[in-house]
Amino acid sequence: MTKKDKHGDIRRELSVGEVAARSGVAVSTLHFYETKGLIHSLRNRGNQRRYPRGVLRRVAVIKVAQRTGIPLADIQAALAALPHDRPLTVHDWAALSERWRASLTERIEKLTALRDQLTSCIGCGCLSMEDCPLRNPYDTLNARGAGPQLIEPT
Amino acid sequence: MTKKDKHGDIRRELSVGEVAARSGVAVSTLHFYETKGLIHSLRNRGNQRRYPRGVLRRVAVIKVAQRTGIPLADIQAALAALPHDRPLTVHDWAALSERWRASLTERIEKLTALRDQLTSCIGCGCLSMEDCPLRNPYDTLNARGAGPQLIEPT
DNA sequence: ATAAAACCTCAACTATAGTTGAGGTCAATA
DNA sequence: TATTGACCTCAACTATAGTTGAGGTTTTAT
Repeated sequence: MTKKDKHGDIRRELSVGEVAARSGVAVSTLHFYETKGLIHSLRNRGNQRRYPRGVLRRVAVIKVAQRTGIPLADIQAALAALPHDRPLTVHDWAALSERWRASLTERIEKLTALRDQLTSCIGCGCLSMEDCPLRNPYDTLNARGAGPQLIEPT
Repeated sequence: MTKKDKHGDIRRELSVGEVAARSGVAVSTLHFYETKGLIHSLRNRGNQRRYPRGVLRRVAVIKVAQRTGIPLADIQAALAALPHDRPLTVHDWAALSERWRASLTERIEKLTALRDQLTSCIGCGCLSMEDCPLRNPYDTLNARGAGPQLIEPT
């Protein structure tokens, strides 16, 4: 027999509870990720989810991406661009993490610039919409007339 | 008369629309901030909000704090600790911004550490719960037994 | 004086990222 | 076999940070 029992090594299908235990993610979160298309499962005859072992890597990748501040929808899009339900390869991971590292770098740079401005404004405190770089980071005022002016259009 | 008309310089009370236009924040947001205790207003005989000019600085401070990633509830708490409805002084601002700068620095450091880990893991791709620093940033596994293990207890 | 613009409250809705619970089924163990 | 634990779906709820709209009032401008 090539298929061992529940506690054997070879079995490749995991239940949702096992994935939860091994990945550190709640069962409800795994359900949620599935509704969002971040992970996929098959069902056994009793309609219970059975995951290929590769789901563990997928969840790991999702969690790392989240730590870098990537929204789930973006993570989903990135994963969906890959052939889904072949397990993620090291090469996939390298490509994804390279992208996310770059966006993380960008975020770090923005926050660092903000901190520098904050540092230089601590003694000033003007916070003037027109003059203060903290309040008017893109120098957009006076380009338009009066009226509400969004500072962070993002 | 010491009180000039709507377009004069001396008037110190602002309507919600004026505050919106001058601060770059939507009227609905100002209402919302008021329900959260972040800003305060008086009412005229017609029940319309009238703001002291100091509200502009308050809103500016709120917006800067938000940019550094501070949640509104924390901003509220910080502002509430100050004598409220005397306008914020430069000294107030210095104390607040110093705190927020420190927390921003902390965030930057965490993100930088994450990026460094990401960089060193790009070529590896193990993402093992036990071995990978990305997956187990606090080295908490194996301290407990089996079972679900939250990676980011926050 | 009248019409338009600005204001009021309150409830409901948006988005993100899930969690909780009800009511019912399936699977592993004694 | 029976019971317990794990699983199922679906709806509702949490939190954060607001936005939108309905229905009605006040202020401003002509």
